[in-house]
Amino acid sequence: MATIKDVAKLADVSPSTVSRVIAGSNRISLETKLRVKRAMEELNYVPNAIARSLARSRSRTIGFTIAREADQAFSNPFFSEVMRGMSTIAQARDYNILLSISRTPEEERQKCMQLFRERRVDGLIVSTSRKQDPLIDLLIAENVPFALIGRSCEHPVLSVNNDNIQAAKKATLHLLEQGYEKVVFISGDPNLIVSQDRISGYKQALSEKGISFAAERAVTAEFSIESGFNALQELKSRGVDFDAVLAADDLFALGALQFAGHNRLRVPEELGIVGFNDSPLLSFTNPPLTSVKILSYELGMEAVKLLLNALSDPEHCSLPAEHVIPSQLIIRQSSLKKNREMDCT
Amino acid sequence: MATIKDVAKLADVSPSTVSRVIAGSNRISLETKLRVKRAMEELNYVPNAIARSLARSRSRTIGFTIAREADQAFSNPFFSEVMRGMSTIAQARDYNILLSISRTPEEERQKCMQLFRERRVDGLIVSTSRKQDPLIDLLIAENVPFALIGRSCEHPVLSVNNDNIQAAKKATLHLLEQGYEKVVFISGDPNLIVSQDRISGYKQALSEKGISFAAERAVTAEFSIESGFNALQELKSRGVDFDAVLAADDLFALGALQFAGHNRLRVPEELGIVGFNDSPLLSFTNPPLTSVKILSYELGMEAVKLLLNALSDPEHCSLPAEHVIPSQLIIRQSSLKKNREMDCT
DNA sequence: CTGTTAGCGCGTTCAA
DNA sequence: TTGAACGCGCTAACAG
Repeated sequence: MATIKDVAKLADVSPSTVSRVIAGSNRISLETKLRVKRAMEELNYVPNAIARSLARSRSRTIGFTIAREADQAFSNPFFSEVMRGMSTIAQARDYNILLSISRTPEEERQKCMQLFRERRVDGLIVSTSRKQDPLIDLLIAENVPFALIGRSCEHPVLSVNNDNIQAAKKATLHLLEQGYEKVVFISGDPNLIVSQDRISGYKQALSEKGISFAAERAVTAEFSIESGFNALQELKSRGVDFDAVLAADDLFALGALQFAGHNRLRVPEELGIVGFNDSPLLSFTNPPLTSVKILSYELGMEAVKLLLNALSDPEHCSLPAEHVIPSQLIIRQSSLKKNREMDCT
Repeated sequence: MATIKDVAKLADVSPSTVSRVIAGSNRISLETKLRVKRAMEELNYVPNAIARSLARSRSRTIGFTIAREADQAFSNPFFSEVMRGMSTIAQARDYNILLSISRTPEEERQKCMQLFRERRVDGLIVSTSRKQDPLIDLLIAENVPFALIGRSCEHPVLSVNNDNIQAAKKATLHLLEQGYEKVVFISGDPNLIVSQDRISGYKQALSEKGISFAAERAVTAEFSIESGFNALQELKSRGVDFDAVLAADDLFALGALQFAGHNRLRVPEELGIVGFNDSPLLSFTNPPLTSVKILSYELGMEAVKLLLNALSDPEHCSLPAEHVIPSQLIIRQSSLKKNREMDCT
């Protein structure tokens, strides 16, 4: 591998001149610039990124960390899409992405701090969804540049969030406007910010329509089809009456579909169903499921933009702002009591 | 940020002594070792990974590159799982993963070479699936350590592959043994190695059962449900008779399911269906779909193991070997003409 | 416009 | 067992 010295020697200049050519400095004569460039070509020279990082004390790398269990949601397309979005912006700005998947939140915390303190990354994109995650306090305390993705935050930090409140509200209103009158809500882990946001949107929609919220109509399920099914069965056995379900995840929506089949309820006539995430293949259920589509790709792009801007303008700039990416309600048959159009956004 | 010098000063030793403590050298007195450690604690010292990389000419980072279009398969869980597997091993061996998602194969080629020549990564895990991809020749020519994932290779290189041939064969045999007699095959892009392997397994199964292969019974589809549906419609309109479908992807299997619905064929009685990939939510179709499950997590783990072994033992070791990870046939109703057990692996 | 001189923070000889 | 000196490859401040 040729180094900057080799190039310098061949071009008969000093290393710093070569460095200037690399940096595109204009305080250099066209002639020597060309000579240097020819030498670089000839030697097939590529600057050593590690050495540059050391000299400039910046790695031009950002870390992306997630903590996921084996079985859990990591396999859902959300993260894939987020990564694609991140990658798009990172490439364009000549940054790299370091990926770290942890098994537990504690491990993630460790990894985050390690990556930054080792100077391996200039900043982090973090996707924790727990409320008041200690990781966030730690990052703030240690002055680590970072952006949150897929959540809002109590503290004033950079974050990109999807509009869970609005989305849940819109979905609920959609059901009500379709003529359903008793909408129940299946929530995920109530400790997650997303869950709280979604239920809050559900409540807002109810109150907007003059319907009072009943705590018994909102139930919690674990992350599985079965758990969604069971949640509804239990509601039923408790005598709670309902004709529509807003599910905080597509899995629950599928559980609701099973519930309908099990109880011989026609969908959408007797039971309306709306899910969250617009999972692939979802349009293939019978009937096709209405679902809220999160724009994960855009989330990823925006998070990196925010972070890189903050990095390039360390002091002044970027007053910690939460960017909200609107999501789309993909309407399919499962929520169309009035049975109208099929697929509008 | 404290540096090694600060620690040295505080412990009243030379930087090289501190370096030895970090490296865990045993040629050091217990006393000074403790003194140094205390100083590190006190200063909250963490070695600068960039500086180490420069000094040792190794980044302890491996690159993972993929070239995916927006719409395409990247959102399928394969890559998520592969990454989880890679991450597991990388963490354990104290390596990091650099992620690069390109839009085109050319871009991917660029990125691969750049990452390595910049010394940002010590080696690469590459997931190209195109036959005779020029990227591979390039990597070999430039002596880049790398491992292929999800494919075999003409050249003697490190690779981890799932047993597409065996899997397709097993799936076909399963259909035949269920009493289906005319199995057709829906293939993906015939330029991909996976496609060729799967069709080859299909043929092997036929010949093993004394059935001659008819070219007209194997069709190619594009990556969508609709295309799978169309492929079968066309077969039918051409007068090709069949009672079972082996689909090289779950999407095609879903297309087959639509085809059955459209033509009022009962599944599995009148049409047997087996897919590939065991996509999540798949068990929820009606009837639940039989599918080949690829052990992507294991693929990721194995690829990193192979690469890291090769890196740690540059010359000698690792005779380029192809590791094959067996996949599992997840049997559900869609292929059970004899209607027996439901879910065996 | 260009060269010289110092680092960036750590690993690794070579002596002692 | 320890320290001094040098090098990894590049950037940047200071001269000229």
